[in-house]
Amino acid sequence: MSLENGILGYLSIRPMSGYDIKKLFNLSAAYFWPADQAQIYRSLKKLLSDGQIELHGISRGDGPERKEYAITEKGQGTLHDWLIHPSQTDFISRLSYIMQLFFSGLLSGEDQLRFLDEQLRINQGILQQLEFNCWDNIKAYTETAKLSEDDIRLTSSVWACKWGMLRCKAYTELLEEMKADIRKKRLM
Amino acid sequence: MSLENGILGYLSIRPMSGYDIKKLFNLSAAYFWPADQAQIYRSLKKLLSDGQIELHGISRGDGPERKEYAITEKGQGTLHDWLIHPSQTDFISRLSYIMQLFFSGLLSGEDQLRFLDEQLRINQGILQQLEFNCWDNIKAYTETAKLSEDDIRLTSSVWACKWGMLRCKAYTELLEEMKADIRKKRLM
DNA sequence: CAATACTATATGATTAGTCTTATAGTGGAG
DNA sequence: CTCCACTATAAGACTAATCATATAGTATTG
Repeated sequence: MSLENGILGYLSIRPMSGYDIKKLFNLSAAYFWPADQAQIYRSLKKLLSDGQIELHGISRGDGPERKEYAITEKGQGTLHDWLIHPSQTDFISRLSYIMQLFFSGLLSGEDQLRFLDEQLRINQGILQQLEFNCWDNIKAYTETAKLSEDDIRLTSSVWACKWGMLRCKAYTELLEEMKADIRKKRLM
Repeated sequence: MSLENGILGYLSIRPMSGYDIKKLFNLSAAYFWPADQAQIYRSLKKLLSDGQIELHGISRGDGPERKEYAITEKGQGTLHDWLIHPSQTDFISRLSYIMQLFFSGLLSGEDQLRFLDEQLRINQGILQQLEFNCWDNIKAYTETAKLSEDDIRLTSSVWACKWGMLRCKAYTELLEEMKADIRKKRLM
């Protein structure tokens, strides 16, 4: 359901094509929602037949055919409902890296330390991606979405990005604590 | 893939049935992996035909038929590989609550404040569940899995639970910051 | 002895997401 | 003029997950 709601979210900024939506997902939402291209087009079809969006126009300005979609009143309603009624189930998401952490005690001491280092490495990489690209991405997002930079709607995307970074930092701390704990236990 | 790996993880503690595995998921992994019962039985079938697990015995001690599965050498190998090679894709998970946060700027000031309060409320609820149940769950998990309480393999589950709580607390702080920011902007 | 709760496994229908491949046009580099 | 990159949409096959429902036994309670 969330992909469809995300699409409605982007379309409520301005009418756009499936291709635009895919680019925006990649630019600004990739770290919390990897959106599949095929899935986007399928969702657009579903939203269209549901009357949540409508065909705004088919253009062909030096390039291939382009279908622009616009959000309808009904779609605005759905989007609004989704935003003001966050549910408990929206909070429970599959975190396979925590599943790995959970079972990492099955490894030997050495292997577990190697595991923690590997998690640290990947986590640091993601943090760097977020730190170096976040603001650039938000700017690119602003341009692609044709928003003014101080547009009120931008601020939440910045906060979401900030959350990504905060979480990475907190996770680094936890992993370091775990490492220290294991080393301490080995000395006893 | 992670559900299968999780099942292998539980089975590497001791042989058990699909029903046991479902209970353990609910007890100790529900907040980072809601496992569907039907999916567990289907995964067991697949793991069996893959030779990752084997039928350890069918018992019927005052109750319905019970199929116990044990992990094979091959399964141990798969589990070990999964644990020592965490991948970048394991880190990217769909977070629909962040998608909502991302788009919450589309709401009016009042509605956005209401949205943030709702997120705070749900997040606090999850934190309480984790705080009040985590240790109890780990103990229940210990008993169900028939582990001694200071078993080395337990510690990772405690850390995973701790991570859940840390994340909730950090998210609460972020949401409060956002609220303060919105109120400040309204006064300007 | 009927209702309810718990243990235990399984299928069927459906939805969401992934991965691959196809098609078709434009523009630039070598 | 061919290869490559980019824009743009879409179908097909498959996997993972969800939701409902069926079946069957035991144990407890009223």
